[in-house]
Amino acid sequence: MLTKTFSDIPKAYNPADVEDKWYKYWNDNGIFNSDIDESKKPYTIAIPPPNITGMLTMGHILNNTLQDIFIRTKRMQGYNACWVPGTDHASIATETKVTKFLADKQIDKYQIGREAFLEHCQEWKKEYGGIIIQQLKKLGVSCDWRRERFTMDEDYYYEVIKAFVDLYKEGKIYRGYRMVNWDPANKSAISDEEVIYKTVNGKLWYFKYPVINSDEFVIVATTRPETMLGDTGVAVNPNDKRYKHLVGKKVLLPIAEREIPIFADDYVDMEFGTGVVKVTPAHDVNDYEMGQRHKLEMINIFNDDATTNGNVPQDFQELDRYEVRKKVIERMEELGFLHKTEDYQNKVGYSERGNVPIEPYLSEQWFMKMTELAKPAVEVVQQGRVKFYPKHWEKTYFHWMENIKDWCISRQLWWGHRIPVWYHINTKEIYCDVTPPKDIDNWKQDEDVLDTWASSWLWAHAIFKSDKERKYYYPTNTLVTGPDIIFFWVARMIMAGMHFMKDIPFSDVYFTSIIRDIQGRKMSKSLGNSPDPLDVIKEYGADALRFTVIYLAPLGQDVLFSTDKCELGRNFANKIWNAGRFLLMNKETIKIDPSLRNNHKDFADEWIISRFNNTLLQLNNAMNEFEVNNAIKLIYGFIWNDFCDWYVEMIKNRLYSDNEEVKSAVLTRAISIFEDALKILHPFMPFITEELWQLIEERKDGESISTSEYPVVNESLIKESADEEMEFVKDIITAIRNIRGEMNIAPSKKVNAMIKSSSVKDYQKDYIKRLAKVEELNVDPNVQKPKASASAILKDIEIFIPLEGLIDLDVERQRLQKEITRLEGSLAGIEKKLSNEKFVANAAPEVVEKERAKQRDWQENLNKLKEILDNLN
RNA sequence: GGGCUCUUAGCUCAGUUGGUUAGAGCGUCUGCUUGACGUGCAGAAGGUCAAAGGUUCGACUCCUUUAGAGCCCA
Repeated sequence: MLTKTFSDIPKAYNPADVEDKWYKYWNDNGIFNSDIDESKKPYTIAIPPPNITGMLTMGHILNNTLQDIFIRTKRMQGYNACWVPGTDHASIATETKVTKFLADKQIDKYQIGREAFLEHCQEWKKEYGGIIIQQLKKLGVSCDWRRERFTMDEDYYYEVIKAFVDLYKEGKIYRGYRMVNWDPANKSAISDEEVIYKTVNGKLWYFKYPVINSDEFVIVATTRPETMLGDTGVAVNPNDKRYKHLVGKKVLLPIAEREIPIFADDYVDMEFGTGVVKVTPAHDVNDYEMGQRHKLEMINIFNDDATTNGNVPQDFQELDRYEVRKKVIERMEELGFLHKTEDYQNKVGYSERGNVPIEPYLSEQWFMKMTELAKPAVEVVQQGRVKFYPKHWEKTYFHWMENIKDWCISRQLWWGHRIPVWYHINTKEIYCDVTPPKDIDNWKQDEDVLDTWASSWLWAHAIFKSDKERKYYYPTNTLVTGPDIIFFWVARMIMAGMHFMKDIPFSDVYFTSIIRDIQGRKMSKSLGNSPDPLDVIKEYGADALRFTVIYLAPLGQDVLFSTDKCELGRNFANKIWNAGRFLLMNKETIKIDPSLRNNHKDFADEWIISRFNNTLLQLNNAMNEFEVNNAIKLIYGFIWNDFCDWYVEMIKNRLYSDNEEVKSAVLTRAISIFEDALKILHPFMPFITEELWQLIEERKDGESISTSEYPVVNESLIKESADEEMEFVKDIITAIRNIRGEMNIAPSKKVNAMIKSSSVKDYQKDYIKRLAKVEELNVDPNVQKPKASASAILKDIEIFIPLEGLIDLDVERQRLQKEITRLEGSLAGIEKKLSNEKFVANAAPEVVEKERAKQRDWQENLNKLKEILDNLN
């Protein structure tokens, strides 16, 4: 690396100048690569594979920044850090996208057929499927890109099919004619988890059904009038006295002109509507169950696109479900069977992908039995082998696992892993294996593909190609993902891990926050409230964005984000940049000498070293608890407050002295502390830290802060004595600054100060003079307060600032009075406490003594202040 | 209906096992081209910790109830 001089370094940090440069450098030097190395402990993360149709969102930014922080930290700590990237094929999303893409070119999916369509999908994937990966790189993520996987890669495909075959042979996968959630837009079944319930303002229609051989009617209430065409029964509660006499009779279903029975079933809620319900077993889950119990006929009235089929009267055939609804209502009204209509709010299930109301629909599907698979997956979380952060998500997990239902894994789509089942054309025999039957002409393969989650649930192990790799890298360590896919993915991965690998897929799961806009609304395309992260990176830099998102995202709490908040990160980057500039500036005239690093130390040096080690100790704890937000705040505080605000200001005394050896020692030490600070910040803000690390010292080609050694806590350097001494000096400086501020003394104007004390050391005086802008500092236990002066009292010392001609006595009186009032308030509280006999008797003796000491000190200070106020003229 | 989370300064949030003069960032106000940084420095103002009750010598912290916000499941 070329050595830059101070004058080459811009005054303001410009991320655009450095980010791409270092990302390339890291890749060129294989910094992110991981290979089996038995001498090192692996630390592994499997990326939650983004969907190939996806674009980078703020959610990805948070999620991937977190993973990068973990992986970079462990890499520096000497682990064999392996972060495997990849994407998933997103069956429904991609198929929808490609279908539309082709439709725009007047190409019909069904006309060109399965094979040709899949080719188009592959092409589309090549063209657009990698966009999100390219976008992620801008964020600086340190994935081993050689390992990039895709859920439809040949060997991954094989894993998925193999898993199906194994489970089928174990009897855990079966085919059945069941009621599923049908997405009529995609013409496919979807799983329970893909249904989103929305509250809609609808209506409740009351229909009259005439009872056969009677003048009576029963009145049924329904939100879905069109389904009446498929009614095959009418149910009442067995305890409902109003309808007891009707049970066993029949009604004549209007329009369809079908005789259907009236029966009793506990399911019926007597309070709802009229207490009589129409039963449509083929189009409602509850009705389906009642239909099974009472052996009702099942009449399917819909085609796969939710238009009516031949099972309804001629006039009503081949109509969309909502047109039929209208028509049914009209006809019922004409026939005099519409009793009344009410406004009604109800929940309607929508397809997550298709965004249309789902239709409960009877069809032939493949299911996976879940109860047995769930068992070990529950245990490993109970035992703490898999830990959740925040922990409370465990409850949600257990609740779902304990009520788990069989998983509908087949999808009526083409893009995906085709179900490895063949049906014999003549014998109808079923063949299931990873290879097709030999006499393939006699067989027909199942048309369906698998749910995408039935491929990504194998992600944690299927990303590794060989058994050797699996043995080394599996189980992975940390999974970072959103709580919204706790069922879809996390739970199922644990099940897959336990079943196929006989081991957990990861030991820690970090559930990320949800990024919302500044008004607390979820970010969404339709609202247009979702900033494009790439624009943000362009404006503020990737480091600033990373910092800001992490700074704003406490574990388990949503993040309210707006682009301008990135000023937080940008300002911090600029601050670090300028701290670096300051050191580099001095390096031009002062010799760096590592042998002097521990020489000429005073309390300021001991304090900053103590602070660093203490910060690192807390940082390590925070990282162990996955409190990443806390971690960044610790680093931020250390760099900005401790290092920049105090330490850098304090070393100026010595840097501007004329003792060359002291200057060398001080600068060498300051740079070394700064370097350690850069290292602990590096996982959070990789670019700026690399740039500065390379600038502060000449590095060898290929060297990187990313592979430098992470600092280790030295507890013996955490010195309370240095901390206390520093606090003492800081308090004096702050007290004088306070007086200066309140008395409106220009910063450029120096004042004199007198300190009545015997505990201020000579070497402390230089710091007080520089940092509080004091000309002459007189420290003496016998100091007499000059008449026209401002005062401050802290602990056992008194500070006077003579302000002949400058002092405004009213301002000073106000200052003193304010302090007196505050002290009196505090004292009142403490006196109340101490006069309580029970407190003195029950509280721990050291607590009582602490309170007594406080009382003494405060009382003494109060007396002094009152005296000063009395004598102020 | 069941479960989970939240309510602390104008805003966004910290606050470890109950004992602090309740903190930070942003915003606000005052002053400042102090030889790293105005993307900055120094100082200041601002809170009866959602409400009520309980446990305790002592509650922001533990318990109960209430009110409000959000999420998940049915």
